[in-house]
Amino acid sequence: MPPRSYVSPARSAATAETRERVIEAASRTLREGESIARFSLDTVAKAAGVTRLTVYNQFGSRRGLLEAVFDEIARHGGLHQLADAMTMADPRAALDRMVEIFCAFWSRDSAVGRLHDAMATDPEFAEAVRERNERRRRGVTGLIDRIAAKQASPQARKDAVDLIFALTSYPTFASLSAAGRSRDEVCRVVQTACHAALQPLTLSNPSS
Amino acid sequence: MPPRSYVSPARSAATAETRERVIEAASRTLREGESIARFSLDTVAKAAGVTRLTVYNQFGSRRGLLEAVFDEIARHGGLHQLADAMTMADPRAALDRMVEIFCAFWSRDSAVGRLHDAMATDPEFAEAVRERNERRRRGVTGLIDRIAAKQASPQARKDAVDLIFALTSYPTFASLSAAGRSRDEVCRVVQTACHAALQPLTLSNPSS
DNA sequence: AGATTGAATATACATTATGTATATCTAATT
DNA sequence: AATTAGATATACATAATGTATATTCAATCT
Repeated sequence: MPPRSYVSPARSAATAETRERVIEAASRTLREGESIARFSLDTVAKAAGVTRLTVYNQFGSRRGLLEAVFDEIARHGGLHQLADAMTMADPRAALDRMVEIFCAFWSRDSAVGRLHDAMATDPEFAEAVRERNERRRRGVTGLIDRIAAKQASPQARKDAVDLIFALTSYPTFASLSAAGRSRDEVCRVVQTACHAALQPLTLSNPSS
Repeated sequence: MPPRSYVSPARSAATAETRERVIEAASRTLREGESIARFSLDTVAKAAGVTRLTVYNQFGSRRGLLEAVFDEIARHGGLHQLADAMTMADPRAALDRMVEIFCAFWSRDSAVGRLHDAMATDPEFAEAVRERNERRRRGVTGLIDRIAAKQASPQARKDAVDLIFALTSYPTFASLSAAGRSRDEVCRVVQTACHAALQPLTLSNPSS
């Protein structure tokens, strides 16, 4: 006799609520903790009012939980505004807006810093985060293609893309923030640096 | 009766040799390992042909060993050339040279990447590395002071210093390298970006 | 109403690390 | 010959991830 399986609205809702509570507890723990080293599933489970095994049930592993937290932060981090930014008529203005959006994203929730720390100890999680960052790279590439003069070399374009990609990364944001800047001040510095990175693409004489 | 203590040349030499062997084994393990997570004192001790307790005897802790490895790499990483670079007549040429020296340093031994990963899980080790990086910041600050026009605002100077500090950091080097560049190509990109960062310091009209 | 299902729990265990404590061994030195 | 310091042997405490098994309990199906 085949087992009769069913879907339960009330059950699913309860499960989803548990998931949310655990993710919330995890990001809070990341935010308030001193270091990713102290981030344990035990702590998270207790903070969420569930058992450690429930965390495993829901997320499979520590890595699974971290990925879920990252995605949750991304969902509420304002990255959806990128779509609008990319369709702006002026690609330079779009780039400025993109920098704004990412500075806001990196600064919104300090848990993202801890998640970047987690990349150091978990190569597969690092890969997952890098994949999510590829969207940013594609965005930059698209803008550079619109900004670059026709005679700009592929190498010059690649240089600009990679440099701007690095300038808009979390580590750069963190480094500039650590030097005692507000989010808006960091944003301004990064924007200026990105403008400078565009220079070689528009000069009519690209002789080095 | 007070214990009669003594220094032993042969003993000291043997100890120093042990220390060196452990540090060598540790940096090799860092270089060859996939992740800092797999870096354990057990592994290092076995690779060095000593006991784990000997490592504790010599370095006190995992952190102590990591710091010793970092210092060893720094000692042989060519950073001593910085002294000459800083005394160059042309501060812009000095900055170019500085970028060269650091690109060489970051790329010389892949263990430095793993040591930067270790910063994520050990706040005190991170602090120790940051202190060692402060030398780079001071170098940049000195050069900027020589390059900046008199009318350049303190804010513009600080912007340039912090940006160049970020551009010459390991994370930036790693990001540009990951995009498929040789050490020299990364060096060229960083140098160009640093030149651009100097622009606002020399324009006679620094109106924002 | 009674059987069944699935999420959450309880309990236990294996494994891997760091770090501490104590006693012993051994070669260098007095 | 006694002593000293570095290295070792052995044991233990603690914390963390991950797996396994059985159980509780409310929601759902027949």
